[in-house]
Amino acid sequence: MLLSKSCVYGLRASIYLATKNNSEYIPIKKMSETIEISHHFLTKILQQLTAQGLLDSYKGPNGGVRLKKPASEITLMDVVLAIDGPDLLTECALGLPGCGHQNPCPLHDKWATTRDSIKQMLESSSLEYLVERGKSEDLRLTNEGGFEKLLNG
Amino acid sequence: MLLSKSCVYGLRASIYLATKNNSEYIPIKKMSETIEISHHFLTKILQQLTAQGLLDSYKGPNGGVRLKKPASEITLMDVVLAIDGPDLLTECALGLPGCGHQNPCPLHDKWATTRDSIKQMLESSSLEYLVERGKSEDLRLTNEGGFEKLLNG
DNA sequence: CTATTTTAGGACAAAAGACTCTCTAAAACC
DNA sequence: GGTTTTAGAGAGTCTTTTGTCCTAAAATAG
Repeated sequence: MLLSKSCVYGLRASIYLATKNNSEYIPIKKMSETIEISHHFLTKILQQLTAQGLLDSYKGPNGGVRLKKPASEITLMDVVLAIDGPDLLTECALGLPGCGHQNPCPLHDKWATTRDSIKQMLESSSLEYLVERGKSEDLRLTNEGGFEKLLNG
Repeated sequence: MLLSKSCVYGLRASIYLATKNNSEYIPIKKMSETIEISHHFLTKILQQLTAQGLLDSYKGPNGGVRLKKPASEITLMDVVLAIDGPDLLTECALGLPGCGHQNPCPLHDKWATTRDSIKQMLESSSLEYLVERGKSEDLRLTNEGGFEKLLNG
């Protein structure tokens, strides 16, 4: 798998938050039910995003989490780096330490091209873009049901 | 990580075998020492490749494994599919079941493009190509030492 | 037939990832 | 102050991946 499950959950949660008005905090419990991820596990993942400065959190009644920046300024790359770290974008495809321009493995050049393509995808996709696409084409973030589920839930 | 460790080990072993004359069997023990992978673990991985028809194996003295087809006819894709299976090339980037053209997630189109790039890299890289590149530019398959290590070892 | 070399196969151990549960701390409301 | 609602943090469990070890089976050589 390209991304860990934690990372995928973090992405789905971030997209969900991007559908919301950024002025109110969304309780993780409610969010976990809407996007169908275990409450406690999602809490742990979002703690990482909060620690990395992607989310604001607030305790107590009417508390929860929200995006710290506008959805247009957060990309998938930000979330992936916060959860899975940079390994995907730096490691050698054959797992060799120090593989690089000076000391490459046979796959190095081709892999560098592919990696750029992955990088490009992650950097060019803002949360805002994904929400716009989700809204206009009724895409989905859950096993069943379309995008309106997120907007209402 | 894009590929599992088992898969990466399988790739390195396959490239190593492609440097050899395909008429003789190479003992896994010797190979494991040259490419620096645990003997028993590598044995398990190569058993999968043998079971999938990519390798021939032979027991007893002067036994070992060898490529079943010419190195020009085996691609990285063959090895990846044999070990990691097709998930990388079929699964939704957000982990949603049944994500496809009819029922996509917001990331579906962009991910499809990236996935094609990965597919392209794996399918267009034959073992022969990698060995040629390795020989001509002294690339490496191990932590230390260049390609001649494989040719001699 | 016996000893040796090699793959095949299964049981087992260690580490990492995924997930659960419980308790604490902060904030709000009464 | 006491109760409720929420995130934070830690311990603990389950599963998958990674890796080790031991025995069996096949082939060869004497």
